[in-house]
Amino acid sequence: MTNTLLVLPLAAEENFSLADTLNCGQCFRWDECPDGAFEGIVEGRFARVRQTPRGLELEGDGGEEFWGDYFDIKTSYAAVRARLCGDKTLAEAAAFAPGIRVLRQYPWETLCSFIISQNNNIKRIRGIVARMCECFGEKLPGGGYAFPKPESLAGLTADDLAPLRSGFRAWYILDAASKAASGEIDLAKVALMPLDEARAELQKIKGVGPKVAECALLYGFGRGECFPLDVWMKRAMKELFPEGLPECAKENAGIAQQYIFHFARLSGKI
DNA sequence: ACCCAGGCGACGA
DNA sequence: TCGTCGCATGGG
Repeated sequence: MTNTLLVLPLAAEENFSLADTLNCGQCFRWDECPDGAFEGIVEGRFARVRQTPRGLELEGDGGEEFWGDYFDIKTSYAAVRARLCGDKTLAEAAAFAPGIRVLRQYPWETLCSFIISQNNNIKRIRGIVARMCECFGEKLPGGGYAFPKPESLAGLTADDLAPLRSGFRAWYILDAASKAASGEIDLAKVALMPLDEARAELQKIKGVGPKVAECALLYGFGRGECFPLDVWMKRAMKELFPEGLPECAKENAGIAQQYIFHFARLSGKI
C-alpha cells in the first residue's frame, strides 16, 4: 500500500465532472461514498478520488501517469465540444452534461464487462461484476479484489459461475476467457489492428456482437471513432439525428455517443 | 402480473 | 440477408 496523495489539476473550461463520468454507464467498479468521493479499483490499483477546486484528488495506489491516462486528462474536451457544437442538436446534448469524459479503461475488463451488459441494466451489471471480482479476482493487500484475469476464469464451468447470477451470459464469459487466455484471441494484437479487423476479431467470441465489440473498442482500447448503438442510442438517433451522425462528430464519435447516450437516458426529452 | 434492461445466437424463410 | 424469438435475472 503506497497510499500517496495525488492532485490532477483540471482546467476550468474542461467542465470536468467526476460523478457524471463514473456514473454514466461506461465503467462498473466505482462506488460513490456518502461524502461524494468515489472508490474504485483499476488494474489492481485501489483509489479514492474526489473532485475539488484543486482538481482530482486521488488517494491510493498508482501514480500521476497511470491515473492521468485513465481519466484521459491530456485530451481537451473543451476543444472536442467546440467541434461537436457545429451541430445545434449535438450542442444541446453536450450541454446537458458537458463534464462526462470517456475513460481509457483496459481491454480485458472492458470486454468482459460489456459481455455482461447485454440485455441487462447498469445496476445489475455492477452487481455481477462485483461478485465476479470477489469470487475469482486476486485479493489485494489493501483490501478489495482485482478484476479476474482470463487465466483465472478459463478453466471454470458455467456451474462455477453460478454465484455471479449472470444468467445466460456465463457461457459467453467463459468463451471470452478461454480464447483470451489461450491466445486464440490476442487482445494486445487486437489493440494494434485496423478497426474493422479488430471488430471482426472480437466478434469471434460467443456473446460478442457489433455493440459489445464497439463498446470494448471505445472504452477499453481507446478507439475514439467507435460509436456503440444500444437501445437508448437507437431511440435517440432516430429522434435526434434521422439523417445520421453529423459530419463534425465523426472524428470524436465516441465522445459524441457518450453525450447523446447520457442525454437520452437522463434528460427526459427522448 | 407484466415489461424492460448499454444484445446476441439460433433458426427459418 | 432479413425478422423473430428465447435467453437468466432482477427492478419498476
